[in-house]
Amino acid sequence: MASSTEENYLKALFNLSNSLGEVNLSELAHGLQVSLPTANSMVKSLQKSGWVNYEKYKPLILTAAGQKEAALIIRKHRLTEMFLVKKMGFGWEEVHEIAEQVEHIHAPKFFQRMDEMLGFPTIDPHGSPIPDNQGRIQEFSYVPLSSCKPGQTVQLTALTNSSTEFLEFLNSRKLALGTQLNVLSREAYDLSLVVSYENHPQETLSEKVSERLLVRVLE
Amino acid sequence: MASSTEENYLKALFNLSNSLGEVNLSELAHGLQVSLPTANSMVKSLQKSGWVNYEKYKPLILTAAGQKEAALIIRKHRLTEMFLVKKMGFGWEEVHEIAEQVEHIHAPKFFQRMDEMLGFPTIDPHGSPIPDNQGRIQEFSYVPLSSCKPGQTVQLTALTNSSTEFLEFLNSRKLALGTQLNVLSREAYDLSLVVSYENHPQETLSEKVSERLLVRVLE
DNA sequence: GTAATAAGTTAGAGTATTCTAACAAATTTG
DNA sequence: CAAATTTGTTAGAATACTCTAACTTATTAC
Ligand SMILES: [Mn+2]
Ligand SMILES: [Mn+2]
Ligand SMILES: [Mn+2]
Ligand SMILES: [Mn+2]
Repeated sequence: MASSTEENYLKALFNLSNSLGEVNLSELAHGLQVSLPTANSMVKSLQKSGWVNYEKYKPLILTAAGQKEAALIIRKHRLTEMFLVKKMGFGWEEVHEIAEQVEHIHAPKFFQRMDEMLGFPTIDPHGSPIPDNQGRIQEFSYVPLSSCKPGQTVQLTALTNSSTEFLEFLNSRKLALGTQLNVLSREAYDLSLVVSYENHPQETLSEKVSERLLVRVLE
Repeated sequence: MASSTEENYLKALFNLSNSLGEVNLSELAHGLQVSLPTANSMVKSLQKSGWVNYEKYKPLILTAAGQKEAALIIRKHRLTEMFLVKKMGFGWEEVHEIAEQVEHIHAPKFFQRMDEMLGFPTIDPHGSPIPDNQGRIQEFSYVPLSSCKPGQTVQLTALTNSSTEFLEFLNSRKLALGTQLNVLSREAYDLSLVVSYENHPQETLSEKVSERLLVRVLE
């Protein structure tokens, strides 16, 4: 059984993997806030356990078992976040840190009950998909708001960053998942976008913000 | 901040302490299922952190800080058990193992919300008191059913053992907290008790069982 | 295509937690 | 109270996870 530390490595490998399923050691080390030698030795040990394919100087690749394991931890994380928001009244900006701990609990029934009580949700409070109990993940094809053109109407569906600070920023602008936005114009100089929605006839969003907002284009 | 391991030691010291607040090293080692040298070295390290008073060959005594710390972990454990039973539909025989893990989560708001949602309960699903958020514990003066006399009517209020096996035994006999029992007779040979309650006009409870049932004497 | 830079590896060490083997102190027994 | 037993301690070692320093390989820049 994977330790909490190993589980965090698997999750990081999974989340940092590019479209080819590859990650560099330095990205992994940076993502987990550990030194390069620490990540290096840990990866060797994950290889021994069969979670990772590792060859000197080559990019890291999760094995099929490693991918499934990682997805199941992410499942626990996202179910927990959803439970905290929907059943315990937490704000979406408060739940990540708690879920970061709860995800390591070994108690299948505990997460099964969350799943049932929530009605088997498919996305978490930040719009990310919840892997199913086999570790399969549904892929969505959302686009960043930053890629949208003036005149388009879109619906906010997910985020590529769920830091407390970013979520508090969104709270302050009353931007929630589901909000419909009209793209009014783009400032050529800094690529900021001017949008309108609900009771906000005109709001300017920096590129940094708009590229972290994933939307579905309505028209 | 105490590690999960240290927290488990503090809890064990707290729970195993006699009326003088003392525990032997061997009891501690046995309680935690570790070797004597392991417990010995751990106790020395707990002393360095100020949780335990330790002198060679003397019984172990938790410091005031150690007692409070232990009580606050027990608070998280018991609140969790109550939450699992009352809000998530678990049976009282299923919750201890889960709570054993959840108690180590560092997230004050998480347990505050449980507390609120439960209406600030004072006992857990097994009748044990839930320490308050200052680590203070309400003491009850219950007596073991084994000490009761034929003719007495009592109410089942708590247990001195909450193992899954024992709880499943109680489930099989429809014995729950709150059940009123009439003590009919005691068998002199093996000290078993014959009792009646609800739809059970006659049930024999071994001494092993009756000494683990804590009751309030009604008449 | 070198030279400079970035990325990755090895060596060696430290803390936390655990163990077994050997020994010492304290307690119980007859 | 001396012997037997129980309890507690020390020494030495193993595993998991982490670090810094030193070195090597790979990549990027002229
Ligand atoms: Mn999260
Ligand atoms: Mn985590
Ligand atoms: Mn319990
Ligand atoms: Mn525990």
